[in-house]
Amino acid sequence: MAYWLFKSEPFKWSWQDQKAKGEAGEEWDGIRNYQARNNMREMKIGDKGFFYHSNEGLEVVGIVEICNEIHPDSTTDDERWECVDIKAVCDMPNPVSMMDAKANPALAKMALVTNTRLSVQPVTDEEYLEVRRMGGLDNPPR
DNA sequence: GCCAACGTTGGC
DNA sequence: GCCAACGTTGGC
Repeated sequence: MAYWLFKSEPFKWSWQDQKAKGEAGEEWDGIRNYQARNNMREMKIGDKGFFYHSNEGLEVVGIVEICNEIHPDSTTDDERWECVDIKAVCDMPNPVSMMDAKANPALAKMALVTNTRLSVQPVTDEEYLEVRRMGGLDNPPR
């Protein structure tokens, strides 16, 4: 299984908004960056990811799961732009902030720290487990 | 609100 | 195909 990180400005689309969609999930539309889109093309149903609040909050606030693989972005007619659907899985008991991530040597190479402007990022297995641990979640079943 | 970093666009 | 100009993202 692969792991990912999705950034959203909470005043545009927040974790509360995402959770309100429940099991149905929601299209992660509006991505207009090739690197971010290419990451979404790699995603498989069942992959997990972090939901991160950018601009305000600056923290990982929840866990999401990919519930629909790559398809055209319904918010544009431009066929270059595609997206996946994600659904909320659970809250982070203790949200993990950008500062927390920067302060942790184990996360020094995390894209969240090194490539701040990328809005859809890959997360390594090690980073995924470390951020979960910092957030107060038990390690997931393998 | 500022500005650094980075991606995209378009003239040549 | 280079690179300057411009636009956007996102931390601070």
